[in-house]
Amino acid sequence: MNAMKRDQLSASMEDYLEVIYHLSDSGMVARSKDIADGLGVSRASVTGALRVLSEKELINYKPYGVVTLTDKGRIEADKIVRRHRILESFFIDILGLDAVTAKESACRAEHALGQQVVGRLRQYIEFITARVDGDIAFEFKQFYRKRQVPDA
Amino acid sequence: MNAMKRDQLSASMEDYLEVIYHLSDSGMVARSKDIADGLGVSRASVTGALRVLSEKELINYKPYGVVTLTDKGRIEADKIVRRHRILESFFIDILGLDAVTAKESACRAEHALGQQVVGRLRQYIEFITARVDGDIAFEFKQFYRKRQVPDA
DNA sequence: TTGACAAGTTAGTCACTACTAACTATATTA
DNA sequence: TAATATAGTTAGTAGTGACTAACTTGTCAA
Repeated sequence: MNAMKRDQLSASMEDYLEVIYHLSDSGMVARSKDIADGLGVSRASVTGALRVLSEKELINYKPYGVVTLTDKGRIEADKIVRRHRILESFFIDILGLDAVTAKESACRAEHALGQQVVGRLRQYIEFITARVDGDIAFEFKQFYRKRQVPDA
Repeated sequence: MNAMKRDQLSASMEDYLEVIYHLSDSGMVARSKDIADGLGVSRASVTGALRVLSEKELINYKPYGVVTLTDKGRIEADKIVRRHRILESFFIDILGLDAVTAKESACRAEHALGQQVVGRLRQYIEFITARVDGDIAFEFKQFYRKRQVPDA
């Protein structure tokens, strides 16, 4: 359960990378505190994580400096963010879940599902939303709303 | 990341419970070695896990005795197994993934997705497979086979 | 009945990820 | 520029979940 294949990121490290990506993306520089706030962890935990990511050459990091993604890090972060977006889209657009549940679930599931599954999911979303004969997502909404069974 | 809400099971403990459930189910008694083999962990790890599950009153466990589920444990295991089945079914019947990928992905995702999401997924599978006008799953298979893009 | 082997447990270790408390560095501002 | 607030780091600790090595218990056959 614990063994990480060489160069493979743990779920936590993926989360750190994702937050750094989003912080850099929104014009801000990623500082330790922002990362801590973004993930809801202590600043000390962030320092440890940054050291690990730096060792893997995914971020540029010097104590007391700002954090930026390396090219390698940006590629990794891109993958993670794309996975997240696809899952979130699936939960909202296909399953009709609310935005909060969708985001939370995507956050947790993105670490559990591989490229193959997420890729197929992306195709599925495309397939369903592009259909011309009938709005499946809408019909499904009718379907689950009709049933008064709780979501379980 | 690590904090478990009171009485909530970690992913590992869910795995242990799941294996015990399946072993008990197939007429066998669950012994420490069977559990170790089933999960691919050492026998020593199993002893530790059994102690934890026993403390939570999910299994009946005495050193050198056979392991059985308590009523509480059976209820928990049922939930986990049902989650697993729904996910596996989704991956195979809706996404058209192969059995091995489906099982592996279900094993990992089952710990990440809550009742609400999996419940909705169950409804979705029901909705799609019960449709009379058009076989969506089949059409999707045509769709993704046509595209020569790799699954990613 | 006893020796050998399988099954199970205990003890000790390690990696990971988090935490708090206390220290250091940087920035702001009076 | 000195005081102070904010940001960041270090050190020490804890929980989880895995491992190996070594010991104990149980069982079965000679």
